[in-house]
Amino acid sequence: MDWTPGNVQKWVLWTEHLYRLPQVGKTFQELSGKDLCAMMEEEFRHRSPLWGDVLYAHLDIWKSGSDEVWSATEADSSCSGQPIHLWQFLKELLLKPHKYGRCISWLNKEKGIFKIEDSAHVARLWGIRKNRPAMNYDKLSRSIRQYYKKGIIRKPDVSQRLVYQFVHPV
DNA sequence: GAAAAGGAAATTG
DNA sequence: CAATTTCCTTTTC
Repeated sequence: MDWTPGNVQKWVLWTEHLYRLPQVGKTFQELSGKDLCAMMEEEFRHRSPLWGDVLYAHLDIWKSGSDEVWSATEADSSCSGQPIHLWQFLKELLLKPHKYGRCISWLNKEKGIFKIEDSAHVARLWGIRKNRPAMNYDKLSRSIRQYYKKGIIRKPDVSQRLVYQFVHPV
């Protein structure tokens, strides 16, 4: 809440560099910390259709460190809970098609079959949630594969690229 | 050329 | 200690 437009710009550029988000900094100039906190995710998306949600998710992590600001934040699940599991995170994204339908969506919700439309984007979001800037699809997919033996996620009967299936759909 | 599949070792809460 | 994360090699798409 105390950030000057200069602070905000510095934070945005730092995040842009950390997560390799091209061209994000330019679209978030002239904003104070208050402005930034007042912005909902839609506004982030409006300013940067490609990476607005990523930036918002990252800001959300920072907000969670400040109670005063948190109380004014949209009820997003990104800060609660101790160790979020990957399969829970994927279900979270699938729960909000309006926000994440571009990068992950159900092919058959009843059977729990979903497709990762934008692997790089989903990996970035996961990396932000887990504070792992170096996360990528190679590593995220390895983590999904660990679920095979655990019976949490599997490959559908007719294996397709970027398509997985929850073993126990709800 | 990206994605799938795992083994193996390191990391983290 | 479990759940990844990281790294890597071999196949498959």
